[in-house]
Amino acid sequence: MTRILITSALPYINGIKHLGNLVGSMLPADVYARFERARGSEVLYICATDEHGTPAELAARAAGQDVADYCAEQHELQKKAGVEFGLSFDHFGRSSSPQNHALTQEFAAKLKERGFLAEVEEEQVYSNTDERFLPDRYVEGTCPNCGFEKARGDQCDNCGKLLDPTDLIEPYSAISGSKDIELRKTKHLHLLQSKLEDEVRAWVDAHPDWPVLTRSIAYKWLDEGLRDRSITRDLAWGVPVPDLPGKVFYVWFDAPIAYIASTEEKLGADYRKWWREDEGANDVRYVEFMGKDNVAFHTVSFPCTILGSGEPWKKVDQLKSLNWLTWYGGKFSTSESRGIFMDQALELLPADYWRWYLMANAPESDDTAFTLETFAATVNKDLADVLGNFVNRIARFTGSKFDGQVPDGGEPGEAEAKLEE
RNA sequence: GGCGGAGUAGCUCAGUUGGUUAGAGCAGCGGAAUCAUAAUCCGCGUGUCGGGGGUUCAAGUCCCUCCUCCGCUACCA
Repeated sequence: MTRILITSALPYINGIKHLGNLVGSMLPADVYARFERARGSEVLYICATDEHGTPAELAARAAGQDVADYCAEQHELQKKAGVEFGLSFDHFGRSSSPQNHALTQEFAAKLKERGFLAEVEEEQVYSNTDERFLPDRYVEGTCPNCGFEKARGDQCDNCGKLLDPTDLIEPYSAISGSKDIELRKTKHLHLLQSKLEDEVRAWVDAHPDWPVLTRSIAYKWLDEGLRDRSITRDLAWGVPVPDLPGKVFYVWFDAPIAYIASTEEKLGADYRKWWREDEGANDVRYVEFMGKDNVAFHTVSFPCTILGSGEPWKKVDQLKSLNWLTWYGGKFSTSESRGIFMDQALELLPADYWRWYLMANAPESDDTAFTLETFAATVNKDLADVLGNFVNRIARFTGSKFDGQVPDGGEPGEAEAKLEE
């Protein structure tokens, strides 16, 4: 029997996901999982909440909660929304699990042992008021290029120029608005991706069957040349970095590892039968689903971790990437509350209505418009009229002609034989 | 700016390696049936395939160029 391992991109912890997130990863993964189970494959469908990083800390602060409590609560909400939407996870785990802490540290240790990590001292913006280091985009100020007053430290939203926080005139913390900020030296671990570039490229080259979108994003990064990249952050919430007190691993370093760790949450030591090619996983076909924003991390960054470890971990066989859903000309947005969110959707109508429409109109080759008008028209026509009428007709007919008993099928005739072909 | 994706019917979208008269659903128009829901069933498509140029026996598909929309650009995730 074929074994199919399925993962969908981990939904970030800061709130219930919108329909755009759903249709890009979890829903198609669920449909594929159901399809494979129906045809008799042994399926393991794993997902989890992605809980680390600056936005989680800020969301917790905004909610007036301790970050661990906030994440625990949000995890339950997302899990509940997923179940109510009919998502048939075999396990819905957490990137903050003890299993993921251990595994993430194990990967880092392997990378270090093989010479792919380097300790680098760099300068970063520190906010005395907030008592924390600030990621580039959380530093705001006046753009030196166009004079826009709310330019972010990574890019000016007005003129589009790429910036460093130190370029900004009169910089301040986007979190508190405080101007009491300074540059401080801090040590970080860099993953030497440049050393792994050839190996990653060869691995991508070996998958000509991936969708155009997946391959083009992967090659875009490879062609620009992989750069060494910091995989640690000065945060309190996350997977602690051994030997560097007060630091945690970058959320994008630990999140993909959570696919594996979540399997361990579910199966204990048997997770290795699905994930280690030297322990029985070589017959597993691994399929990932994600929105296009996640592709680079799964085709380049995470493969650096996996390949760099030098160990026979199961790598993705097919990587299905999807575009965005748009909402009346704009995009769905969690931060701006634009669009419809999973919990709101279910308050309006049953899950199957949404599932049907979203999958029938999934954004496979391009961004796809979602409007309530076409949603209503499609549900009325396809489900209520066509399918509803079909069921109603059979039920009534059975009642009036066959005393309420569905008769035996009888022998297939010519028409049925045609169908078989 | 660089790189990538996209532009196909009134609307939303499909169109493997270039190959008959370019398709589907919805909407619209016409008709039928009564086992069925204000339902169902059948029929009806003349579209500069974004513009222009090129390669080819043959281009929606390949090449060049221009226009428009979207995404990414490595410390948001």
